Amino acid sequence: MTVSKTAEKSSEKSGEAAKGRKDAGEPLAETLQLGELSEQLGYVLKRAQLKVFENFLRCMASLQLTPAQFSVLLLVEKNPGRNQTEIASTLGILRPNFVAMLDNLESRDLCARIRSTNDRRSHILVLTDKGKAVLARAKKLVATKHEARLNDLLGQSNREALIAMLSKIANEF
Amino acid sequence: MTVSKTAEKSSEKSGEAAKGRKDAGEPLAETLQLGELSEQLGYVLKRAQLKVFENFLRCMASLQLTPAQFSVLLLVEKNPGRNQTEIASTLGILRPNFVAMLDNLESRDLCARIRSTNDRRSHILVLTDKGKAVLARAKKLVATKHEARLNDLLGQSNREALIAMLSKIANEF
DNA sequence: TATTGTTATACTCTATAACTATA
DNA sequence: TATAGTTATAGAGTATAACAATA
Repeated sequence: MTVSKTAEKSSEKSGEAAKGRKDAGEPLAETLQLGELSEQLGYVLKRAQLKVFENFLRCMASLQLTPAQFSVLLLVEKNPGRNQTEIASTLGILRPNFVAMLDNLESRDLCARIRSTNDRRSHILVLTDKGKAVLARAKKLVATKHEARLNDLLGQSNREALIAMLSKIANEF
Repeated sequence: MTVSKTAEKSSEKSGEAAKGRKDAGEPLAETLQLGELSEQLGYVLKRAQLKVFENFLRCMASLQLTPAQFSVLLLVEKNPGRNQTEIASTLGILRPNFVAMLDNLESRDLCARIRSTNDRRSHILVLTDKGKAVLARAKKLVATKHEARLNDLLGQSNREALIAMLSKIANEF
């Protein structure tokens, strides 16, 4: 390798190049130092969230449910008789953006909009029979493939502590 | 630990909420039941991440730095002499998307691209003097306003445990 | 007048293909 | 041929204004 006097370092190809190095004084410098970044709450939180969503999508591939869609089905099941505005706002979804999402779920016959008799402006949301069945299967997949993985990684008690701390941040930060 | 009391969105617009309620025995039902959602890792992770980023932006309002921009400055400072591809890929940013981001930082005179003498295709990244000064101020703001808030909320040891668990998820999930 | 669901729209993030200049 | 930086572009996700039906 041409050791240049001017520039710091060139793009050191792959591991093989650095593997054969004999000058033991310097660190390999092959991988970048994250430094303080690895202690930044926001950074590690974002990276963890991306990994978890990615895993969620893989686990749910057979049902074709995104995390957001799963949360809608869960909330509708738990709160029958609520309208779009209530479900959406609870999930932090803006009403205009909730329309296309519901169109999707309704077109797949997972949930249905029912015009309220009390207030004919409102659409009451309910799960269809297929929606209930799919949600039941989704819950099993999440429990056995997704959340179980977290238990393997952290252990049951740590997992509970993690959820509790994240909830606290979500609610009080 | 139990899940802390939620103050979710409290979408209590007007007294209209108590519309059809006649028997006083039932719970208000004004707020929706989150149910299993509050135990879903992905859900609570995402909500926490949004809150943390939101707080970060408020803390950094005077410096106009986003979490992503802050992470770039930190990484460039810690790894001088690296090129765009190395910095971007370490942060999980795709090279095409990194261009506009660097244009922004460079236009604000926070960092600079220097054509490498070894490989004239590469742009070596460095912080300008102003960039170093701004980053130093940013670090102080993050430590005193942002991360300190996490300590207040969870305590020092819990905070460390949280970061450790999130790192583990980010790296091994 | 206010609210529900909706449309239209815009802005940010993210993702892929292809170009250029170097190697 | 392959790689670094770049352009163009497309797709999600998210944000606001405004309109029709209804209250």
